[in-house]
Order: sequence, then structure tokens, then C-alpha cells
Amino acid sequence: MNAVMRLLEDLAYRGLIYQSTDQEKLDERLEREPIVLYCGFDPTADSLHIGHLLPILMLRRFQQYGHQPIALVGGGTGLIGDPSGKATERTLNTKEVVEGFSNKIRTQLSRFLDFEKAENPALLANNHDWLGELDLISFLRDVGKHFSLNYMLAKESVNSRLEKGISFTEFSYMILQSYDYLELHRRYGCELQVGGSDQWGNITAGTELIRKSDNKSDDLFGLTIPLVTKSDGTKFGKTEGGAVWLDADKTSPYVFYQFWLNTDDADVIKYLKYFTFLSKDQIEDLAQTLETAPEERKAQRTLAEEMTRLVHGEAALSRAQNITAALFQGKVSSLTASEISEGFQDVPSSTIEGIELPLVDVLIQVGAAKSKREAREFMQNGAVTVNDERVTDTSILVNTLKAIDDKFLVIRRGKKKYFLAALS
RNA sequence: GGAGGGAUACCAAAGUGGCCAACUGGGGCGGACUGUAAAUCCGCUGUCUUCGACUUCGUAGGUUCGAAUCCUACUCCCUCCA
Repeated sequence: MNAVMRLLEDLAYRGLIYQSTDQEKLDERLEREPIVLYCGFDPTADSLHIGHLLPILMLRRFQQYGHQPIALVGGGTGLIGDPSGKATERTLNTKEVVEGFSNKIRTQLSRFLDFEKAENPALLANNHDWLGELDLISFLRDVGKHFSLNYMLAKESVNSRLEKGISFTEFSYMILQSYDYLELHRRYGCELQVGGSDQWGNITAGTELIRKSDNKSDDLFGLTIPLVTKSDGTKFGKTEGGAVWLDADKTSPYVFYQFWLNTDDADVIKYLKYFTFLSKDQIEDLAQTLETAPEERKAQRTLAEEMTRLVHGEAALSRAQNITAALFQGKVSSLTASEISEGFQDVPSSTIEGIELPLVDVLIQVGAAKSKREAREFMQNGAVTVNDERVTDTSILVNTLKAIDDKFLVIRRGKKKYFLAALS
């Protein structure tokens, strides 16, 4: 039986605590009564990506333990730009763009939290609501007065940029984030802010501000989450196509599933702890299996399954699994046309006009090759497969190939890159 | 301000009149092996109408039958001296 762990104990087991304000006090506070906590997400793109996942899940973990999470969309701070973790000044997005991003992100966030829960429903807020109508004089008098320049300059996010340069705009960011914390504290009694490891400076600036402006003693907390790393030293969260987004239109559930499935042995247990809600016992079991039967890749399968279900839902998961099964077990040609158009929605595809085309041209059209030269090279290397049949003849025409239901060519290049060509 | 050195394909780095589409290493991509792994081995890595042709070696001109290689100007970078 899995013993019920205290929240902080659970987080510690999962390695999810990087830095924290007085942990003993926080533990006491969490055990005493539900806490209101928040985490902010700035709209810097039209979707969140898996780098945002840990903070989101952190809110969810707290909610599971009976606490009340607030997901804050940075509709205001997103107009300013956080210098934390950034080497250079960023260009500003227009208000319209940021507003568009905010809406998308708000929708995404809402999928991960329970807003209906009776006791401790999650809340969604947008700091544009208060930052947008802040007037300059009151801001400088009421908020700015509590920040000393020395304190601000000493912050890593600012200090590291003094050489390269930082605008007043980004310099002021920490004050705005601090003000968010203050505002949420006043409105909802928020006492804890969580964030990525680069947010420590901004978080402590916030607790500082609340203490000073509201004369609070010491009951304000901050918690940061470690940066996710990969054992091979490459950056976590990137695939060939770039970032792994949470938006199904930007990163298909199939690609998302594959991303997790391809996790290295050395990282998979760590990720199970970080990203899933599996119990300690379940994770230890998987660790055991990884030792004894690594080829089963049960840990990776479980991880991919849990994550895809969590982010995209049960239906998308089974679709991703179906595609995976067909693609990696060489059963593509046994699929029917309707199964293919259903299953290959997530695969780059293209419609072929005229069946007299050389296959070489088709490879370029679907994106399997950059040039004809490269296309021929792939074929000569035996890298190209059409409907499971290896094709090495570089002069072959499309109409001599057997299409599935006279309609589809499933083209594979290399071991796992698939492309779909539909004959018109 | 003065003196010298350099700019070559994704990166690093050879090449100093024809044998250069350009040595080599890294990276990347393919293949074999395998667990859709790691390690290893093999192949490819300018483009095309592929036994051939065309466009590339900072930019623009010039010399020559022929230039990445020589000359001129320009741009940028580095080092040393002031």
C-alpha cells in the first residue's frame, strides 16, 4: 500500500523543489489549512510548451492536496518582458498580439486545473486587469518606493545583464511581478508563489514587497522548480521540428507521444517523477523493470501514455498509439484508406497532381528530401520505403507504385520519418 | 593614429595558377546491428535535365587559354604598437 505522503514530502521525492523559502514553516502552514498559491505564465507565444508543464502540474499537485491554485496569465507583464534567464533584450510584441496569446494560453491552462471543485476551485486571473489600469504616479509612490535600486541591481536577472545592457522596461519587470503577488495576496489571500528556477529573484522580490507595503511578518512563501535537464547534455523539450508545444495543432498528439516515448533510459525515471502523478510505488516498479528488462521500455511507454492522456486526452492517446503501432511494426499497407486519413492527420502530407510524376519529385513535395540530388541519394541508400516496400530505383514513376486503395502512398524515409502523399 | 594577420561549404580547418565541387575533423543525414536505445561499423553531406552540366571559396572588378589560388579597390574580423 502506498502511504499517503505529505505534499512537500511528495514533491521532495519527485525532485521538484529547487529553492524554497523556509521549508519547515511552509510544511507547517500547508498542514494547518489550505493555502492559496499562484504561478504566472507570460504570453510570449500562441501556445504553452512542455517547458511550462512543471509549473502547471505543480499547481495541479497542490490542488490535489486540497490547496487553491491561481493560474495567472501575464497579459500585462507579457507586454514588458521578463529579463530572467535571457541574455539579451527582447523585442516587444504589440498589444493585439499579446492579447491574442493571452487568450490562447488561458484556454490551455484551464485544461489542467479543476475550476468546479467545491472546496478549492482553481482560479484563472490575468494581470492585465490590474497592471493595465495602474497609473504611473501611484505606481511610483505606492510600489516603486519599496524597491531600492541596490536591491534590484543585485538580482541575478538584472546583474547579469548590466554588461550587455538592459532597458528600463525589462529592469522594471520584477516590480510588476512583485505587484502581482501583492495584488493576489490582497484579493485572494495568496501566500505562495511557485515558478521556474529562474523566477527566484522575482518571487522573493514579491514577498519582500508584501512585507513592506502591508506590514506582513513572515507568512509568505516562494518555491521554485528545477530546470529539466537531459543526461546527454542537450536541451530538454526540443525535437527536430523545434519546441514541443501543448497545442495539438502545433505539435500533434502523435509527435507528442513519440517525444516522450523516445526518452533516454537515463532520464525516464526522473521524468516519471517530475511529470506524472504516478505513485512512488508505481514509479519504483517501473524503475525495477527498466533494470531487468530495458528492452520492454515499459517506463517510456508509461510516461508517453500518461503525458499524452494528460495533455491531449484519451482519444488522442489511442490515436497516437494506433499510428505508432502501424508505423513501427511495418503494417502500414494493411491499413485502409479511411484508417490512413484518420491516423495520418498528424503526419506531413501533400496531394500529388498527376500520377506520371517521378517519385523523386514526390519526395521533395512531401518534404522528405530537400533536393532531387538528396532524394536520389536517400533512395540509393535504401532509406525510402513506399507502403512498406523499399524503393531504390531513382527513375520510378508514381503510377507504377501500388497505392493503398488507389489513393495513398505512405512514404517512410529513414527509420521513423513518415510522409503521406494522396493521389488526386 | 601606426604595423601585421585573416575572411574557404552547417562549424572547425587544409588548399597559394590547371590533378579542386575543393584534404581532414566535428556535426547532420542514411544503412547494418539494436530496445523506435547507447556503443560500434559502413555510406552520403553545392545544385541539376547524374557516366555529363551548371553555380560556389568575404564583395566588386582585373590579369590569364585557365584562379579558391595572382593584381586592384572595398567591407568586416583579429593581433601587436601608440
